[in-house]
Amino acid sequence: MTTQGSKAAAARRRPVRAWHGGQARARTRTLLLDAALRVFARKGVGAAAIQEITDEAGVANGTFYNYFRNREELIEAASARLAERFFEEITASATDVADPAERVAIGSRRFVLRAMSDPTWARALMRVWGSTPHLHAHTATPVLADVRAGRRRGRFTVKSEAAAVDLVQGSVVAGMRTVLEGRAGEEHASAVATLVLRGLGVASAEAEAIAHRPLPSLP
Amino acid sequence: MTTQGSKAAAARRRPVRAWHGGQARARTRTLLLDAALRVFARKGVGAAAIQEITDEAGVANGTFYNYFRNREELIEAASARLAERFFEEITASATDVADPAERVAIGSRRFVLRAMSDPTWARALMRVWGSTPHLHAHTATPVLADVRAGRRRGRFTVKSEAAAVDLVQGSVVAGMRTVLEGRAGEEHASAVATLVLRGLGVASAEAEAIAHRPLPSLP
Amino acid sequence: MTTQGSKAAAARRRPVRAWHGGQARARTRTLLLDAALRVFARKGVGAAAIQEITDEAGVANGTFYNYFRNREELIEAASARLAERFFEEITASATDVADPAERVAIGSRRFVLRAMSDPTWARALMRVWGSTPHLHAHTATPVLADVRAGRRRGRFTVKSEAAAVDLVQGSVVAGMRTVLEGRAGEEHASAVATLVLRGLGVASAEAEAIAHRPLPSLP
Amino acid sequence: MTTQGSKAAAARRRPVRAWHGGQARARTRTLLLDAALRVFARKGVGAAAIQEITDEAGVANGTFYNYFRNREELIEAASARLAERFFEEITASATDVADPAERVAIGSRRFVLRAMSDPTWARALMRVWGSTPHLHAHTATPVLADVRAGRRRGRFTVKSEAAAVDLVQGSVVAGMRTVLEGRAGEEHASAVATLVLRGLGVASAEAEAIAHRPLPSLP
DNA sequence: GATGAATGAGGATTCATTCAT
DNA sequence: AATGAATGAATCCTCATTCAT
Repeated sequence: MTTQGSKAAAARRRPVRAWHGGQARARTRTLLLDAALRVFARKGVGAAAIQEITDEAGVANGTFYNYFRNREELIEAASARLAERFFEEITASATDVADPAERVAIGSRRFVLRAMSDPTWARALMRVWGSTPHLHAHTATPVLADVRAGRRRGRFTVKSEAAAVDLVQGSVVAGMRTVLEGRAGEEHASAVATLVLRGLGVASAEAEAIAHRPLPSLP
Repeated sequence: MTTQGSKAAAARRRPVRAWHGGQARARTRTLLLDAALRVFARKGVGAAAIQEITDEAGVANGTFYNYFRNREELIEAASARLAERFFEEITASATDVADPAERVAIGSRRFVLRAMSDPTWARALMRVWGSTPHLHAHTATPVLADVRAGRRRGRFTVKSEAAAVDLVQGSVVAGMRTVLEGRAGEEHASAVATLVLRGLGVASAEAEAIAHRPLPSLP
Repeated sequence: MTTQGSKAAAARRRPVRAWHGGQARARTRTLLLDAALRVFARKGVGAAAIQEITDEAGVANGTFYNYFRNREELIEAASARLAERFFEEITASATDVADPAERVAIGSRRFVLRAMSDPTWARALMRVWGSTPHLHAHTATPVLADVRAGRRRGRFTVKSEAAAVDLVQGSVVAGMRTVLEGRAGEEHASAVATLVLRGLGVASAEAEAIAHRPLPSLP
Repeated sequence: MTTQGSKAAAARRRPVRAWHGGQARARTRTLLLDAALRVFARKGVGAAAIQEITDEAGVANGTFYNYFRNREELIEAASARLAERFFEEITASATDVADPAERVAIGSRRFVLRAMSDPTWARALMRVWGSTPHLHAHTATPVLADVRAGRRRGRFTVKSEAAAVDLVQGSVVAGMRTVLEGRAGEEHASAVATLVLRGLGVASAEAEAIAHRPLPSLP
């Protein structure tokens, strides 16, 4: 309770006034979910013990079962939370940007950059990704939307949508992995985005230009 | 799953002639490693129980500890075995092919196709990949060699080798995943290879041609 | 063996009122330590199985690990508990007795006699003694104090304190062993005490007189 | 095989000529028994694994069962071997010495001194002692003989033979323990012997003189 | 006889889950 | 709601013993 805590948890650690009216309940649940993601990041989903998660959250082990029926339900919920954040991430990344090529570049770069600034989140993402199929639908949806828009507008020339999604997602995840393993240079995010755009059919020079444009500030 | 199952394997264990010269030892070790990969594929690395592995291999649980000090040592060895196979796979894929673009296309397609013909192997690869960093060095090496050759010969125009490797590996793994989840069409392997080649700087028409050329027969 | 047995103990576990303030915790810990000493007495320290100890204590096997990290930690704690009791024993034996010779005689006799009335305790003492060096410091301290006092007052004439402690402790333990093996007569405790006093330098007649004096009642 | 080996084993490690005619058999048996005693000294009797013993002896684990039906039979045999050595020790210690007081002093001193020169043997002795009752009869016999002779000749004045044996054996074992734990000074053997003789009824001055007399050379 | 691979029962340890307070 | 002691099934691992070579 004193040492670690996600940013969200830390922000909320104010005078503990009247938590009632369901706020306390929501708060503890959040505490547990965030703790779970941190432990997943460290140990992997399979090896994360409930005890370790409650310790990380600063509550007693028994408290866990006031919020989740069992281990499985937690994993479900944590994956959902991660996907939700993922979604927000993408959406927030490129509101007000119309060009699908630019949207894809911004999203790709943000993800790779985020692996630098928040490796815990990135590691959790990769681990959950590797062990739950649930996630795929969530993560693929926004990418697919951009791919379709890009084809309609003639920005992208791809025959298979599935292959396009694989190209984007796969390259981005591999880029995150490179970052997490400390093998990435400063420019890695832009370098990956450039290649992805070219793969989708954008000409080299333009791809590079788009991938190096300043990122719009988050809302 | 494809080669042998626990009961079946036990039945097939014919009286082995040459017990000496360490052949029996090597044989049981192989039995265990192959069984481990099958179980990893089914359950994930973290959730694989030793008991299940020994059942799958058709030996007693205690036998395991004649070959590996503990769980961890097995994972190490199994990853190494997988990487070794991976390497052979790639190497065998494109002997006698000089053009790096063609080499990359052949390798990419073979991996995606292999996920169709041997889903167990593919699943093991993805699971081990997700949980052990060791593997990276092995899998990246042959890709990196082709990327470098391609730049030297002017086939590829990439600024960052790391990004190029991420593009190739990431897209291929994502392609395998799509196959494993049953979302891939017949042409998926070629479609992914096409996009990858374009990303590396090969012109669209040529990329597509190369990615659809008949695969050379394996040696 | 004398106090409680597994089934009986379980039956007697009445609803405990004050669960809080760590009392329950302390109680279970004591239950486990006492059970451990009984099992050590029966089987020896090395051959005592955790399962048997928890059965004896009337708790589930898993409960053990809420109190001790592992087998080793238990042995440490059990030795400490035994030493503690040992110490109390000696101290209680001879409060209000000023003469060091008499104090040594009383202590020696009480130990040998206790091996008759509580063979479980004696057997545990001997077994733990034989396998943990820790114990020595605890058991030697009170003896050493009496030896020093005896020298100061001119009751004992010994050149080496270490040898004096060996004489007292060794003879007493051997005496207990003789009792446990059923080879001791009624007078064994006094007979051993007599020889010990003579070894320390007390004249034969006086040694025998002191060793046969009625024991003071315990406080 | 190359590194360790008892003195006996080392001495015999000559050109391995014709071992036949039962000599090879006896030799391997000896190898195993000596190895067992070394392992007992290190780990205690209960925790000694057959595998470790055969490793120590430099033979394959299966070989063990050509010489002993099972673990228990080994312990029996090893105890017997230890007792046999113990006996030889005592006997050799004081052949040609007629005075029982002197015989007891010589035996006591030799044992304590031997704990200095051969701690492995001493540790094995203490550990086997602590866990097998068999040993007692063997070790007590020679002591008892001296005690009886001493009483007949008026050298010792003790009422209980059992107590006298406890005094001698207990003090000597405690003395060995003190040596093994590094708490003994140079003179410890003689200091213990002095107190033991006094306990048996020998006058102080004479006890001290006898306990400091030069030890006869071993035959 | 010697070897060492294989066996499987038994003991140690972990951990999700329950429940009285 | 929160707590944390207790539970016991599941898993890891050890080791005495057997047996084909």
